[in-house]
Amino acid sequence: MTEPILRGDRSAACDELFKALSDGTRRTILEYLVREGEQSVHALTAVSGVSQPMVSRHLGKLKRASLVTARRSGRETYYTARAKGLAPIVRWMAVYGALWSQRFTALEGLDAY
Amino acid sequence: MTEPILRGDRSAACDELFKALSDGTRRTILEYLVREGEQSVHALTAVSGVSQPMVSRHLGKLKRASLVTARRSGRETYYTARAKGLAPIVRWMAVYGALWSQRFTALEGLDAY
DNA sequence: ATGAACCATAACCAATGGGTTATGGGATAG
DNA sequence: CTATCCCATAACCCATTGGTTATGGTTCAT
Repeated sequence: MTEPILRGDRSAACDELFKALSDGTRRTILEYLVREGEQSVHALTAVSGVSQPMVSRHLGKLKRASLVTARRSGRETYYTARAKGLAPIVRWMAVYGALWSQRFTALEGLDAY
Repeated sequence: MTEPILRGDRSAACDELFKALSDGTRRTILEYLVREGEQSVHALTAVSGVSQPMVSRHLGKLKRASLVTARRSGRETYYTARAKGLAPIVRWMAVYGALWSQRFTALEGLDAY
């Protein structure tokens, strides 16, 4: 097709992150890790509503997106939510939230900015 | 499988949003709309690097995610970025960012919170 | 040494998704 | 009226993905 004149992306990290967060099960797992702290795959399986292999794969994607870290201890693997993981999309939203704010002066009660 | 004991999600809006933002082309289009304001499909096609039907479909998904609005005028359809669209995930990140901040006191220079 | 527990990977399936070209319909220009 | 432009939808292709069950490798307990 036509040339991609606009190349405003350049951020593969955001791709990874948004894709990782776009699945409900994955968000559920991540939220649980954030709230309850480090958990084994076993514990997460009991809580996530899907099979253990699926939990492992979800954790793999979260890890590739730098949203969790893994620590192996004996036969168990403990996963922990990684605070800095959200940074790229926080930054992305800061940039475009700011542009939005500039353009539309009436934000109609959009808080959290 | 086991029962989904943890039901911390309940937010289909975040699903829609994260999924919409997880594609680079879609973010490119959205960023362009944010920066340049209302644009026709024609203009977006010239700039996005993909075919016109694909632009239409991407815009459809952005619209379903409430990230853009459409205004038809004659034979052209003008799309506009919708400021409030990001609100649900801003809120989501505020909640889990806050929990994260509580749990890990050392944020290691994560700004934008 | 055996067996059980925990985890990861493989093999497979149905569904979704990004991409294309082709088509059709409404609005505008000549 | 006809041709053209703009957009959306359809039909199709291939890659990815969420899910499953089956398997294999470690580690722990007995």
